[in-house]
Amino acid sequence: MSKCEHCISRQLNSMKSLTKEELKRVSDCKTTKFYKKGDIIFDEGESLSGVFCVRHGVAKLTKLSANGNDQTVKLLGKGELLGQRSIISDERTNLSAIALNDIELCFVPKDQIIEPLQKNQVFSFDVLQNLAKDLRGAEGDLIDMAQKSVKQRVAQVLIYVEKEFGVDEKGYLNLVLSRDDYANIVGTATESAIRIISQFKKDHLISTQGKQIKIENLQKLKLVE
Amino acid sequence: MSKCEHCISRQLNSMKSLTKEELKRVSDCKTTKFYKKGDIIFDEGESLSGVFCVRHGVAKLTKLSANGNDQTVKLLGKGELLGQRSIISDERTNLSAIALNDIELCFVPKDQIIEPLQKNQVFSFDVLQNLAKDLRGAEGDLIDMAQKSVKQRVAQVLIYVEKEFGVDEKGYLNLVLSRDDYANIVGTATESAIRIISQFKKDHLISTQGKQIKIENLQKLKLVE
DNA sequence: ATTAAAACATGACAAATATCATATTTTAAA
DNA sequence: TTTAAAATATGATATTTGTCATGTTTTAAT
Repeated sequence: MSKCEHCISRQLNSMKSLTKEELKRVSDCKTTKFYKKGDIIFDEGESLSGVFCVRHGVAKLTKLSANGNDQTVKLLGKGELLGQRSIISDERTNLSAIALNDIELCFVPKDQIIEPLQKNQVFSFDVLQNLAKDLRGAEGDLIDMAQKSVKQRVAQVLIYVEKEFGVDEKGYLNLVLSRDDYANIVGTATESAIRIISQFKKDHLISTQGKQIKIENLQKLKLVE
Repeated sequence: MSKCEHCISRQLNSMKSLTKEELKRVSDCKTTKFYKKGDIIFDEGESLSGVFCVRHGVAKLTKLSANGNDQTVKLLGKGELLGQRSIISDERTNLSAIALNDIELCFVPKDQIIEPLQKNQVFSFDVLQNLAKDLRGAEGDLIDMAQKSVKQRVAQVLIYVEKEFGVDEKGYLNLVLSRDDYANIVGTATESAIRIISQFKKDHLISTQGKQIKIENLQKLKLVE
């Protein structure tokens, strides 16, 4: 079985600040889990017994709103942690985690995180900085949601997906999302997302090949109103 | 001069987890600052040299969006900390803090926070839990912004203000905000906020006396669509 | 290869919200 | 107290976004 060091050496998350012994313990007791596209990793209201670390693939954190819509809060790629916050605040998770494509996760039991958190200053400060960064991001998203048009938000997500998850050799976004996924991220109706993406195609800001999307004009996409 | 213990004894924030010596040091070096309604406590892009703790009054954290609108991210009352995140992540603040009424703040220099953060496990874990809570709150606000109508958000803010800052002997909200303030919080146009609040009056969900607002029917206000 | 289901597309219309204009009221300063 | 400025109110209208209906295309299973 592969060791945590492989992930950690890439400096992917705060676990890099664990001591060698702590890391070995994590590595020894972690389990690897596989999920298929669309699978639920955990569901709102569940009590998590540990933290998941994305080894391969992409997951989303979502919440079902009162009117039955799914709102996606965050996309998580390689090296990012799922369930961190629930473990820290010792509460049930208020979000669901769903696989956006076939995904491989490492599961690390709660104790292996909590103990270093209470004993290893470097680690806990690092986690603190991570949470601070997440908080800044969430506030930024809130402001965008309040101040930008749906069209601007769709453009922004396309740009984000290109930057965060990259493109293949032909320039298509590596992360393939449905129009419905996009709608849930920007907080709009599926039809609106479809219409906007169609318009982007007509305006040659993007091109598509089936479900694949390629950004053709990043500059103009950034200037969408 | 008053001591920190007075604030801390009310268990208002993570500073309660400082050791006696740490707390004494904070208490000794802190300074008290006064701001008048509308004053800028700090501005976007500033580099903060410490953390502010609200002793009396209410402040808001806001960001100026590209289209020139102010978006209010959070209201902060007694015992809450301003600038915490910028100090932790050692970045310039991306938000402005503005006094919503006459306000008294304690200013604690950076070092007095950073040092305990790196040495006192109990304190740093407590701050961690606070940030986790803030993050959950920010995600909740994001979802509300995406999924609820402007009317629902206005109703929600009124309820929040009553709960968080209380009412006077006649039942009027202690925190007096302008319609424009409400608009900035819910992310809408001032006229829309005015219209919605007027409608709430007509529907007897609230009543007003000048700028003062009293919630008359909390149940119905919660059920606004 | 065939076919059913899912995803995508698009028109027509409705609803929510923004914008602009113009009064009226309230607040705070002189 | 008077008065100018700010805040609130409201109508008319434009724009954005959502909803419903109905096709078409794509995907994936048989």
